[in-house]
Amino acid sequence: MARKPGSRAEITGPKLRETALRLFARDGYAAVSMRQIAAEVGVQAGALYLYTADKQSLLFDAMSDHMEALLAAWQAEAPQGDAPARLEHFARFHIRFHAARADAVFIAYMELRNLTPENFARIETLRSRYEAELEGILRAGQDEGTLTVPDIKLATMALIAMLTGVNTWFREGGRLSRDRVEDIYVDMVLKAAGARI
Amino acid sequence: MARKPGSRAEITGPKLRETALRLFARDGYAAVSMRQIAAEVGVQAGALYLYTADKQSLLFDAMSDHMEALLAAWQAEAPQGDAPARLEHFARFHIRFHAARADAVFIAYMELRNLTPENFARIETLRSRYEAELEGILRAGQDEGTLTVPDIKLATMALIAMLTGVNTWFREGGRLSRDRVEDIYVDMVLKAAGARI
DNA sequence: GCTTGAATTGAACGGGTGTTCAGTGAAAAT
DNA sequence: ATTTTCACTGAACACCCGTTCAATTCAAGC
Repeated sequence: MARKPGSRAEITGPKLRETALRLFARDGYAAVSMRQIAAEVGVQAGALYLYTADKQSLLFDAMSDHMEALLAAWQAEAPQGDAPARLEHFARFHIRFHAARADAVFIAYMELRNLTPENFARIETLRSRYEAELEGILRAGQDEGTLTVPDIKLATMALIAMLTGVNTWFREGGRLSRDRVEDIYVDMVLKAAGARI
Repeated sequence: MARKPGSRAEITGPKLRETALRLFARDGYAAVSMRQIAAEVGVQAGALYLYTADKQSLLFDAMSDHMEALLAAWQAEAPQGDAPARLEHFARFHIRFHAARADAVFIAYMELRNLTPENFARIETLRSRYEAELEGILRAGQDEGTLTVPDIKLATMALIAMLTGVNTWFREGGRLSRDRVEDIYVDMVLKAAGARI
């Protein structure tokens, strides 16, 4: 019966992924060495290769896991109602999900260029699948006559940029609660998309 | 009579700054070596140190020059009129200026963490001075009653994120001209800020 | 044509990089 | 109690890093 990896030092596996995520977010992929990660995990560098193929995989897995979790979480919400209601739901979901995973979000936006071309393409596919969800809402609103955007593609990019920007400054315990931030952004998002408020 | 630096190979000075900017934008500060920069300039690595104190200065100067140019260009426009008119002006200026300097913008947003703490603080000062310009317009609009934003600080961050996001996808010669992109974003920005359109 | 002086080279410095792998030692299985 | 298993170490590999500086080279001034 095979012992599970890590039964000796009880350190690796998920801990490696968490540590890599944290260090990549704090110092950047290129600036973090395998030896640094190993030291934080409490192990020598060579031991990491029992749990990851290479450094690139640590980055790709972090980004891939994040994007898959994002898509799965949104699918699970599957909001009903007219386009403005679904747009509000999307905005709240986006802010909530991203605020809870600041490190992964930061990596997903900052470390794209450190992916190999194949890995980059895979992440981009996931990202555009998520953007298509917002695009679908805007298109539905346009068709229903409940939303008015000057250009669906550009409005998609504009609203995603606006919502993702929250992560650059939002910190729990600041001037505004996350709920209040959501309210404020929902207001601006709906107005920008030409909803009747 | 001192010869000007570079009279031998006629290569360095501004060419070094341009090359560093281009490579930093393409591959990231940490991934670009002084030897690579030197090779692109057509010189050995040691020679770069006649034109820059160190690698960090190349990054800081690029970001600092960009931010100073941004502020100076905006001061030079000094738009008149009511807040919605000035907001439209700001949106067009921001898109135009940033589209013309994609590399510098990319670096200014991606390489902040590779600055030393002192250099980071200096860049942040410049950045917040620029944000204060937009904030002033929104505040004026609120006072005039020509704009309605739920929170001036958050609206500032939201609109800047939205406008800066243009740089992630806009390419000259794409589906929409830069003028058309400006029009579309102005529409969304004014709506988001509660202008009567 | 010679001297001067600085722009540039190229080697060296001390250190870091991702990754591999023979060897070790302790826990699990018998 | 012994054997087996395998997580882990630590040294090595080949290479790259930013930076310095004595030596070289070449254009300008005389």
